[in-house]
Amino acid sequence: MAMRVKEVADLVGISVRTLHHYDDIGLLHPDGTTESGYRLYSDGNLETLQQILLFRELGFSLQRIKEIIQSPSFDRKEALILHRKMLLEKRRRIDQMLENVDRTLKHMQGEMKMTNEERFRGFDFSHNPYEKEARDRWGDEAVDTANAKLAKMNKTEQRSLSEAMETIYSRLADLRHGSPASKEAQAAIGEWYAMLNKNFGSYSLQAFAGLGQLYVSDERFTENIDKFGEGLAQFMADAMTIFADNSK
Amino acid sequence: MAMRVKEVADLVGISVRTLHHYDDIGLLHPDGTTESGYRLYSDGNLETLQQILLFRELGFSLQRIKEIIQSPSFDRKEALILHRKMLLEKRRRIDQMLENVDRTLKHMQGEMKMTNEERFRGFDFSHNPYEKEARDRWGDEAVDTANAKLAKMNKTEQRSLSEAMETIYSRLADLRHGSPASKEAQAAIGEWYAMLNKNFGSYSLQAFAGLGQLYVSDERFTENIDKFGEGLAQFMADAMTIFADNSK
DNA sequence: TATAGACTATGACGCGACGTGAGAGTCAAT
DNA sequence: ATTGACTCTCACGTCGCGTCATAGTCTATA
Repeated sequence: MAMRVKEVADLVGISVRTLHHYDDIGLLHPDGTTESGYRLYSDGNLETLQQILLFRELGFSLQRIKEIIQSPSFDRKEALILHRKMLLEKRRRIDQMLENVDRTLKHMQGEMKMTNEERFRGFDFSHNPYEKEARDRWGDEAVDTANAKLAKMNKTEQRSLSEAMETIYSRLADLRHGSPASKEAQAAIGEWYAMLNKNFGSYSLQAFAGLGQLYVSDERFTENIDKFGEGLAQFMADAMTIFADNSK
Repeated sequence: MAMRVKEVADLVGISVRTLHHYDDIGLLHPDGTTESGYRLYSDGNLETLQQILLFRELGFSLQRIKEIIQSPSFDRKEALILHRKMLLEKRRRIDQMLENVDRTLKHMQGEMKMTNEERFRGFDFSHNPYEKEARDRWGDEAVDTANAKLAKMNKTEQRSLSEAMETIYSRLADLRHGSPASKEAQAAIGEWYAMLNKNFGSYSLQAFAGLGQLYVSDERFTENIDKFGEGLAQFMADAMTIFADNSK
């Protein structure tokens, strides 16, 4: 009848420590103890435990569960509906992060493609030398998502995008020995910002500035971008930060 | 040029405490300090901070961010793709919880409808006296979701479901003075389990047992179920626990 | 020039749900 | 009597800060 910790733990698939913890916080006190201090769980304790685990599976906090199981007048249905809202909100936040991640990945893909050695014979966005490697390592889904927008463009759009990017790169490369705060540099960065937003998804100014730092902090990007001119990556990063600060 | 904590904090929209924390954990040490110990952040520090906030927005841990920004050879793109997987996994877990919550809500709705005083003139599942109140309090979406499956049933299906539920309730009510472990009781509970799975979504045995406890721990359910016979809720809860334990 | 007010510093607890030892006692079987 | 499986009670670590508490610094005004 009365079970000890390990029996209970094995029966319901939790750890002994968890039972100790539930005892500590007053969520589930065993009905009895042996003279030597061993916890003894009754059938009633087991039933309460089942309730606890049900709500735990649903994502409730132990505090909430405690309130719920200790009061028969507590409206479980209302609690569930409120809890549901919380879960939806959590999911929304994760979706937000996923969107931002995807945006940044797309941006990186575009960047890599743009600055490859193929650039002097026109960019072919439907072929990416990094892609096979990427597919092998991370599976198709991630790569597909990252490529989705680029892949949907036709040849004409691709060429016009690559030309636009190249134009801005070249302009910035020419300006890179001046100040990143100059009117010309800031204008070019403004176009850069507009171009990214149009083609890769919209960035907050904060994120835009962070992106600039990414150019200089990752040697792969630095290397690629600097093909347009030594020190261009650093120059762009500085200009992007200034742009972000001035635009608000 | 060199900014103090509050200036930086206000500029990028974080708290002073956060800057202290980043200093503490070695994520962002300011380049300088005044003689009295005030932190002084350089432009370079600001740029690093922008990077940090970019990755923080994407949901990276501060530890990961630290690794990332401290090594130019760290592959940010790879990190992003791995991170993306983590986010997807997190979302999957939340979706799982949402499904369980919805299932349980549907079950509660059905329970409430079943055991209302209308039961002697046939159940009308398209009308629920609790529903208006529910809509007022929690908005339409939650209620709609909870009702979705029931609402889609036609009159014939509804009547057959209500009859099935009533039959099982009555059988269990007749058995309630015997043992919840008896063959007859367990058979009836088995049908109950099958019926729930068919009409409200599938439950794990664990969850099924937890559900039984819900009948007795929430006085609304106890009251409603006991309309079929005093003590029926408790009897069902016991029988469901036994059923779950024996079925694995 | 004294004081108020805005800012800065360090230190330390708290949160949530346990995991992971450490050190020590209990119990049944060999 | 020993072994091995089990039990107990501390107590620290996790993660990203929020929130005091206490104390020092700097500037502008009465």
